[in-house]
Amino acid sequence: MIDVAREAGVAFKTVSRVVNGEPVRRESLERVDAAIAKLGYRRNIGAASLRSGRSRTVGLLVYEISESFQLSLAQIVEAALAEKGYRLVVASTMGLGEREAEFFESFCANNFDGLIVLPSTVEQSYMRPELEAGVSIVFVDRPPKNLETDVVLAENREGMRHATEYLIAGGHRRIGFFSLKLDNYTGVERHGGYRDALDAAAVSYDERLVSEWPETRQQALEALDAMLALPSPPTAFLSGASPLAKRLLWAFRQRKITPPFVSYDDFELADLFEPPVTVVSQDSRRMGLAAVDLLLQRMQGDTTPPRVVRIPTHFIERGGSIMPEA
Amino acid sequence: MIDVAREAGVAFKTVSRVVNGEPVRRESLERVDAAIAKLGYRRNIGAASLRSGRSRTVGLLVYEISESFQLSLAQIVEAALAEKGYRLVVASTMGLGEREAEFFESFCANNFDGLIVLPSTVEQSYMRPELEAGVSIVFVDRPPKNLETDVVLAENREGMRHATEYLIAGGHRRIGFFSLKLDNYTGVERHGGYRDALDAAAVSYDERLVSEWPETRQQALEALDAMLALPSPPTAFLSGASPLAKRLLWAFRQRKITPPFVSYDDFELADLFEPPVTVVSQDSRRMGLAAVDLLLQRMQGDTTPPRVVRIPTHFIERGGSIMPEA
DNA sequence: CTGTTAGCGCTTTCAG
DNA sequence: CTGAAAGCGCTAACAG
Repeated sequence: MIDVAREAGVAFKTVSRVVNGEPVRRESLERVDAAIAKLGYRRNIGAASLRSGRSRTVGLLVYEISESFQLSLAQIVEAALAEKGYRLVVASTMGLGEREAEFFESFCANNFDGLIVLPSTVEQSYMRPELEAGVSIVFVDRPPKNLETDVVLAENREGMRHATEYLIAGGHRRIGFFSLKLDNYTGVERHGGYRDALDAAAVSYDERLVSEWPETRQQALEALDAMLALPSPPTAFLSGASPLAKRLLWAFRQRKITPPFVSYDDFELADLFEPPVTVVSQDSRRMGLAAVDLLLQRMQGDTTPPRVVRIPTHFIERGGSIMPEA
Repeated sequence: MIDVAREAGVAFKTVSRVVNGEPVRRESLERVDAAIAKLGYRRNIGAASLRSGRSRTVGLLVYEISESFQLSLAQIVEAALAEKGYRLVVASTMGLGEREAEFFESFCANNFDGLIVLPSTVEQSYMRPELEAGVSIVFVDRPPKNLETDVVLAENREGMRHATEYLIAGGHRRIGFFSLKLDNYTGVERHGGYRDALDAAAVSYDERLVSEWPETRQQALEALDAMLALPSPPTAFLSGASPLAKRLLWAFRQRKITPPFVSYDDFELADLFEPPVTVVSQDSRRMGLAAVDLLLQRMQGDTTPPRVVRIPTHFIERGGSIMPEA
């Protein structure tokens, strides 16, 4: 920067002003721009943020970037922040809860201005010191545990209830439910929606029809077999999340069946299966924009109490019979 | 750091040594550790890198993180670097070539120690100043244009030739090829492999059987229809990359056909189609490890001439008839 | 609008 | 093994 200043014949502070788009005399600006171009100068963001305390960078912490919803959210958040002049750095814990804290540390050590978190199922009280020290944090998808922050949620319960009602309307009374783990918000809510719909239709809840998070294709198949071996087996199936849907589609295929099936979460190629997969889709656009909106407000010093924003889901009916197979 | 030093009763330089794992007296170490824990001190990485010039951070620039190969590569690279004490920051241009330079700027401004690039199809001479200034850069998937760096490549040509030979062995003489754009390395190589196999089997090359990068499902369908309307239509199909495979599978479905089909690039759920999709799979593990290996050598000051590493592909036969339908 | 001075938090260098 | 001093590249605060 000193070199540029010398080249342009101005003080190095003037160079700083030019680089930051602050007002300078027209002539200085041109001279500085020319010097920058000539010397191939590039501003060191690290040094700038060291001094100013701000980095114009936001972190996004997701637990599985390969899930269609989370990837889409990341893209939307990135675009929305770019528009406001912020960079986004994305980190994915790949389902390993213990990495969440690790990334959080790393984000803090890089003094990011804000953080958007899609939490895995661990608790987040370790974030409290930073939160109280003024770091802006917004949660998405699931609320924090042992922490108070803004949070953007999908209408998990409504969405799952709607999916269940759809199958019930098709005449099903025995509906197998492949659930997320019930130790976290989304798992509990979606399971709750399933149960709500059963209750409303006076269909009795049978826990033998619920499989909690089979972790592999093989486990999903075993759970499916167990349900099919019941005296009164399910005639339709629900999945609580896209990874489950993929395992279950594999299991259906092993058994050469194509029962009526609806999944929470859309996923790529869901429409290309035979029959295509009807889904409850989360609105990643609205959720992402809401999260950015809340975050920017906090970063601008808003200290009102934490808010909860709920975004409705969309039911995407892709055809395929919903009638029992006979 | 000064606070910690005061708390521990040592010079603040000693704290720095502890934080960096440099040798200190046992007693000092314990006192400093205790003070760090008590004060909740966290080292500011930005400041450290400002002074030292190193950031222990590597950037990974991909063009489409949602592609199975690139995501897998990112995970492998991250793990391999983590083992050596480096962080990885991933940026995806989402297929927008112009964003490549933008991210590169951003990486430089954050003085990263190294960079792994999966280039989109633009040219990279803009990286030359940094490369010559000693920034370590390794290319993966495609070689740089107008630049000399280490590069890790898959055996694109061999892989595509093998896939083509497989269909020829099934008796096919008319094979529709959905190709990447021919303005880039992978596009040209894979097309070359297709052509090599045809030539070796004395099958004439017909450019009406080649569709260059239909960008949407609809365009893929139009290209498919055009081929099917030929006097001598194709009896089998090849895709040069997974996005093409997905569009083409949709098009097959529209026309209610399931012709013999092989795609370059594996993708999630490829095995769940009916029939399952046979693929040429790139070895993301070996390619990722090779890239990290080359990069670390460069970062340690290796200035030998740039190297090219080629990694074989795997042919994953998933069944489904390869015989002509009639 | 421009320049000067101080200092962000850390590592480097070099002297003890 | 430890400490003091200098300074990485930049912006804040203020004076001109």
